[in-house]
Amino acid sequence: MKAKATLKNISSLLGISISTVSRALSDHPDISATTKLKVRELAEMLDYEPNSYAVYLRTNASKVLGLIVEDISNNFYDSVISAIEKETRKIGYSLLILQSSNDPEIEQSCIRLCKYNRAAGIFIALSSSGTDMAPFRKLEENGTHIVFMDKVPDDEGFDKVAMNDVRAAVIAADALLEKKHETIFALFGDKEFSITRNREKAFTEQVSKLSSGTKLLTGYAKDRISAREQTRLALDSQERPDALFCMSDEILAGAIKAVQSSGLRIPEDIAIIGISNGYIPTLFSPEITYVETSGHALGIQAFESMMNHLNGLTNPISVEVPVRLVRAGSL
Amino acid sequence: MKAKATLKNISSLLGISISTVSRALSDHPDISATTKLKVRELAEMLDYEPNSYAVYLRTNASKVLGLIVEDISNNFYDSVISAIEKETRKIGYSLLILQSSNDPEIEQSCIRLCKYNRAAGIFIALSSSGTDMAPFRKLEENGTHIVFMDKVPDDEGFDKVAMNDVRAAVIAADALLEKKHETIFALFGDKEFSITRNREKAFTEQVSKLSSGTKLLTGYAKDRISAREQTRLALDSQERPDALFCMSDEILAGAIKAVQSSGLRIPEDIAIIGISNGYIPTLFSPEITYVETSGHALGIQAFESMMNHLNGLTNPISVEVPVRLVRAGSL
DNA sequence: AATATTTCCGCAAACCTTTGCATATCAAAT
DNA sequence: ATTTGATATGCAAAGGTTTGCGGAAATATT
Repeated sequence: MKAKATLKNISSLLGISISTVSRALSDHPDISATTKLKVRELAEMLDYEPNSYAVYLRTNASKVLGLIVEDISNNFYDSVISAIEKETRKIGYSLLILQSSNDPEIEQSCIRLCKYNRAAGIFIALSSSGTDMAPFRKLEENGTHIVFMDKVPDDEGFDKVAMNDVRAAVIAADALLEKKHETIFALFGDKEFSITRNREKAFTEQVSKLSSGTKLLTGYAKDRISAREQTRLALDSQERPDALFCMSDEILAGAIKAVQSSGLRIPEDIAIIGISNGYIPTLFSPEITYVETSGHALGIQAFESMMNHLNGLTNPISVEVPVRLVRAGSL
Repeated sequence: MKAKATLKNISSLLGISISTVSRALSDHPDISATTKLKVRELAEMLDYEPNSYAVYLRTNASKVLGLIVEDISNNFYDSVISAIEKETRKIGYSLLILQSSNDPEIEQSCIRLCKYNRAAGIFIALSSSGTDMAPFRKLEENGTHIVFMDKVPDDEGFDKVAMNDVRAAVIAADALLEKKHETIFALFGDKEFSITRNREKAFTEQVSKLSSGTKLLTGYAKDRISAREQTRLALDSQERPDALFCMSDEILAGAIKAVQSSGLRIPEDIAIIGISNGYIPTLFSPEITYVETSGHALGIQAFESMMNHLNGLTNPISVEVPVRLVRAGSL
């Protein structure tokens, strides 16, 4: 195992001082052009890499960011992560991606790891709604900036970035009601999450506002299996819905299986609309019309919030990421 | 911004030396029980976290691992990453996840970032097949262990972990030919990748071995769109296939859309089998039978290889991750 | 020719931790 | 009373970097 090149190393080889080498490499005006050249050449030759640990120790400015989500294998968060990773790398920072598995205890250990790495900031999608905010306040006090993503807390005083849930639900209702429908079956996620409540409220209100004659059936599913089962029951029932709204990919994936095995035609027998990042809806034929909540856009926004703070902007900002309708053949 | 607690900090507060504090916290036998207690209590109170950068500088043993894949948003790699992240965190290490975007140049900058962080090891799924191995040899010389995953180089002398491609293709052929089929349409990925060639060779050989009467049509698709188009053509052609083999999720996703819009029934009119991590095949009704190439299993294996090396095992090992048939309703 | 100014470079401290070695205290053994 | 041994603690160096300050040499100014 070869010894790593160091400043000391280079300086003694060149017969100059360590500080001169350091300054030469960082293009300090005090150093002459000729010296800079010599130093740079040798550094190149020896494959010199500054020791980031020593740098941190001296400067106290870490170049690592943390990111905590419940699971990397999630086709919304993966695009959020993908965006943030690219941006982070672009500015020469390192990103620590951690999975909380939706468990507050694991979430804590993820945070500990961020602290251990002296992360300058943490992006986090909260695991559960009733999380204790005290640790996060402490983190901020200690100089670790927090940006909450997607599932954001109600507390003021933090940077937050979330999809515009209300708008998404309204757009979905609008699109669905462009054509007349007798009965809409609207399938939502876990009632515990505020995201569910927001979307349900907005969707319901918009439907009754636009078309008070339309019957609205509502269901809640915690997972794909349950979504499938409830959809099956609805389709078999007396008042078979002729329109289906799914508030998330997970829900959509379950519901559409029920539709497929029912033999009903999309959109002739039943219209479908979802809220999605865009991957799942394109897997089927016809493709499903959806309101796009772009993970990529959310990631970019979150990163921007982080940068703003790291560059000195101090007042916390709450951002809503815009959504848009993507039309396909399911309406 | 509060000042971080340090050993010096604690030591002066307690009126004892830094070394004593350090040893007390690491449970060194030289330190008396009473001192240990006092130190631990204060450390707890002050929220002391050892400064990992200082630790590294002193011990020269970094606790970070790097991982490079083309894209995090990939429903095979995401499960690989998920597994490795959890294992890495379990041993108190930090994982740096980086995306090469299938670009050798970006791949190099990812590697630079790993070097900058003094990663003890790097997991990597190569971006292109004809990659120059020299940088990786150099990395090993400098003490950074490399574990190649999935798309592994031919070179000897490296740790490698890959799916058992040949076996996967053979199992798929076996399962497909349990029932008689007139014409099989087998759709593969980019011919450039050795993974494609391996799977094609194995599949073709097995088909002709088991059932020389069966007609085998072969196609190559670089993406989903192309897979869909080729499948559509095949289904519209004179000799419509009654069986379909898709070598990957991407291919399957495209092909199945063509099948769905053709109106053909699965499996009555056409049987389908794929090779997959398991997510995509369960989205449809009936669910698609597939040979499981588990990203999770691959991740676990890769991590194990890394650990073996970090614990002193030096000779490089090449591991093939086993695959298995998951039966559903598409055959 | 003396002084002022610029240009270039080195000294040394500090960041926080780990660890080999020395030291101090006290009890037990001679 | 002296030595031995064990127990508990401290000293100081090292790891690689950045940076304020001081200083020597070269150049410019009077």
